[in-house]
Amino acid sequence: MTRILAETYPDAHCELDFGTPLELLVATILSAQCTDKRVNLVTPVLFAKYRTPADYAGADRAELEEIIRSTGFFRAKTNSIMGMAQALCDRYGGEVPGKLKDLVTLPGVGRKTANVVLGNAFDVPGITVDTHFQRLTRRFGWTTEVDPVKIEHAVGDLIPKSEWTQMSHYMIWHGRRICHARRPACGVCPLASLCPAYGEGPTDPAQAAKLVRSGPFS
DNA sequence: ATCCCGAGGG
DNA sequence: CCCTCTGGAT
Repeated sequence: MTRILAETYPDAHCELDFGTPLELLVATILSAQCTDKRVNLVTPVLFAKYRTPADYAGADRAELEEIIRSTGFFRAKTNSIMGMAQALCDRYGGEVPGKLKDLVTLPGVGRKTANVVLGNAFDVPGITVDTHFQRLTRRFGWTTEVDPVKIEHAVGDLIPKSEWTQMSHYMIWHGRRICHARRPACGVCPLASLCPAYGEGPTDPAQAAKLVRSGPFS
């Protein structure tokens, strides 16, 4: 299955726009329950105005909220960003730490966000167990665990560490395009013959093709 | 109506 | 374990 995913999505990558670890950290916090496309619409304005953790920590709350408003959960995300930035100033000398243990201590930064930053800004292998990854591992029969941390460890044992980050991208891309939460496009899925969950969505190719999401998200 | 690369709190 | 936070796209 890994090989087919790699062949299907040869250029799978993080779709959030960023230039620095701090920018990726902020973009990933904004990406909760929001499309990457929407995040990429607000971050150019955001990154131009706030360049350092001190900038975010000292931001005018209402002003920051207004910029990120369209990404949803804007009050909670503002709290997370400002709290995270304050913690970077207080405890990490204004730098984004490159270790999971440190990242998850930051307000608003959970394990999933931390692994995104590690894998894509620090080249430290990380398995990103988001909603897609969770759903696909279950359908693929890779693990019966439901707890994200247990899934992370189970899959980590199945796959070489050097492939963790790229595997996460394959799963997320496949989840977004074909293996949807509701009505997965089984009829056009390249993994159909290998998938224990084949049939959970329409198996008719013509019907399945209508469900495929591609363009507007990539 | 349902979903989008979640995290924190009860 | 559950709930809440939130707007936009389809």
